[in-house]
Amino acid sequence: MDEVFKALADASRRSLLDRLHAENGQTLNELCDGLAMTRQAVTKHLAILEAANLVSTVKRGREKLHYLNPLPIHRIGERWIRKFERGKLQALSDLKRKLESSDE
Amino acid sequence: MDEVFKALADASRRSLLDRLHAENGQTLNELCDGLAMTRQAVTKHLAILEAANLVSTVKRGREKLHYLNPLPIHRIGERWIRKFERGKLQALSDLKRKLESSDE
DNA sequence: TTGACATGCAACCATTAGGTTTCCTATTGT
DNA sequence: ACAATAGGAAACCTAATGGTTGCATGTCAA
Repeated sequence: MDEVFKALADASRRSLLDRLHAENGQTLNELCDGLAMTRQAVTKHLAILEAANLVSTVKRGREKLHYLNPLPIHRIGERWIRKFERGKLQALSDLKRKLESSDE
Repeated sequence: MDEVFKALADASRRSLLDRLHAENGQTLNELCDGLAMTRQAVTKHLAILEAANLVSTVKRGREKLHYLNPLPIHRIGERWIRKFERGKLQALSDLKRKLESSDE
């Protein structure tokens, strides 16, 4: 779980997930396309995503295909984020009492 | 948005949010209780959570009360995580949500 | 008033993270 | 066969992160 949160903490990696969401099964070079960093940097990001089980890979000849695995994200949504949605109304009423001049 | 993801990336900070979720409005010292780090470290974590708008604070005398603000988490759920829920996963999630809301 | 208590601030330290460069290996098309 | 192509590995650099210690400030209670 911690690995997933850490993997999602970086904007470049979230962008890579976005690109895979738009088109699944891309090769490393395809994923590098248009990015302002070297292929090796992208490789590292993808390794982190793979370690967090957010991306799975398949080797096809000399190419490596990357597939999005949405399950860990889904789990975070179900088991962590909704937990805080449940307490939202109560928390807001608590806050409303205390906060009048705070920006949002 | 990036700040929120980064704030959530640390297990200590998620734990602090958990503690605030369990009991809202705790002071700094209360939040430090039982944690294996100095008060100053906790202060820094809380500052990061506050910068990400996940926590709001109110000073009461010499104490500082900390309140959970679940809105940014909710936004991540709505605008980022649901995007990756598709097909069968989406259907299951929808069903689960309906079942959960039926006995509120 | 004065001492104890709750918090703030700043300097410092070690480790990690994101990135680069350079070189290496394996596969493919002609 | 062999050059081009796709990807891997390792060393290295810098900046950010998570933590500490030491001291300062403000507030409460006796």
